[in-house]
Amino acid sequence: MTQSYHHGALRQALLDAAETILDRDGIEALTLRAAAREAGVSHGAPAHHFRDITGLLTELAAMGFLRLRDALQEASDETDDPAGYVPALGRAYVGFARAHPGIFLLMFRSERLDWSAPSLDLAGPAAFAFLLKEERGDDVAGYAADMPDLVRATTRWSLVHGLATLVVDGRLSAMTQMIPHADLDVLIETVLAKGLAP
Amino acid sequence: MTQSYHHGALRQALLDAAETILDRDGIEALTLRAAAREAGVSHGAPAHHFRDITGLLTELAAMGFLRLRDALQEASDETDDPAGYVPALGRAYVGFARAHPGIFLLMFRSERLDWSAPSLDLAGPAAFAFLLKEERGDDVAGYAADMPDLVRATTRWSLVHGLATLVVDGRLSAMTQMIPHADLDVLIETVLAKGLAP
DNA sequence: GAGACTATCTTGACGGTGTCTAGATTGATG
DNA sequence: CATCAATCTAGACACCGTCAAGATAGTCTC
Repeated sequence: MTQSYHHGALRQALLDAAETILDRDGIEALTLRAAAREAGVSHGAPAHHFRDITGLLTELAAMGFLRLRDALQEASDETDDPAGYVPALGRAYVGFARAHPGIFLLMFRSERLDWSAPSLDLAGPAAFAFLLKEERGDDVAGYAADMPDLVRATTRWSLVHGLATLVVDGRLSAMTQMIPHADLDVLIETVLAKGLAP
Repeated sequence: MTQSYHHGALRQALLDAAETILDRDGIEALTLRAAAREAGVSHGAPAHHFRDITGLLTELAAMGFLRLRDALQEASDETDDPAGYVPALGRAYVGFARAHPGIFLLMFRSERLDWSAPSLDLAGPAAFAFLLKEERGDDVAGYAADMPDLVRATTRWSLVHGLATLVVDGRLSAMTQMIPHADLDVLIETVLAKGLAP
């Protein structure tokens, strides 16, 4: 807390402030001025660290993709059974979305992101690379995927991403409420276990 | 074209104007004032037909869900082979999203919609009901689904919705561009055919 | 048909937003 | 120590959603 005219680490402070707002007040409340207020600086300060609101959201989304990659990596490391590898990744994916709905929604709000920005262009594919290979331990970097691989990966990704999106948007709980004795957690787990079985 | 003070059918005109903006300029440009401008009325006029911007977007989304239901119904009617029924629905779902990306994205922008509004509360489930039963011809209204049904429906819905979302957001084409000879249309078709096989 | 009523639409205002500019402050460089 | 560039503030602008007050016109009653 330097109280000085120059903040010193405003860029990271703005990202932290933005995430705080995202978690606390939702994606609607996440504005450039709100982030500046949260960080205790004037409304014009962010311009020196992010070109515009898209720049801030893009960096935040890139951060999210790195965390998603870490979550998938962790799930990958903790899985012993090769047959349970893909379902474990799915659980981690959906779990990430449910634990951080704000940043997950932001990560796929493409009209407010700049996918040509280097940080996002690197962080995005890094997270998805996990879905390409079935057996864990294979290094995905430099792996030359063919069409069947791409089909398998896309199928998995679609299932997992669709499930996560529907849950976070509240569409799935709206569905389970129409059916007695339907539990959301059980439904998610069953869909992942059966839908991602080898 | 009455040119009079009273429009006469402003409510529908505003919905049409909103859809025009959505298709032409994207979801970012769709504002209440822009819709009023497009319809040729003052910025305060919409308030008498929609409570607020959420009201307009909710009605527009409800319209989208009705059209999605019609598209699924049409695909259902045109399918002769029972085995190809579910993939046909999937093709219709993804096709709808690709043909009308703006309204599709809006339909699942839950933070700007009011799902407690009667129109949306009716139109939403009406579209999804198609995914509940496998054999076509069954009346889905009043059908008492059990847990295995819900699991099957959710699995299909997740796969199809995830695929549509990833395509519309541009994530999938970013992936195919990294792999030589990968065609987006072929990929989508293959994922649908293999992933939704009975 | 005339008057009253009500729904519809316009206009202006308010606080909020993103972005631009000019100016103040400060750390770093030579 | 002087200069300079980077950082931050403050003010302005156009746009946004929403509210209140007033103008207009269709409708209903007598």
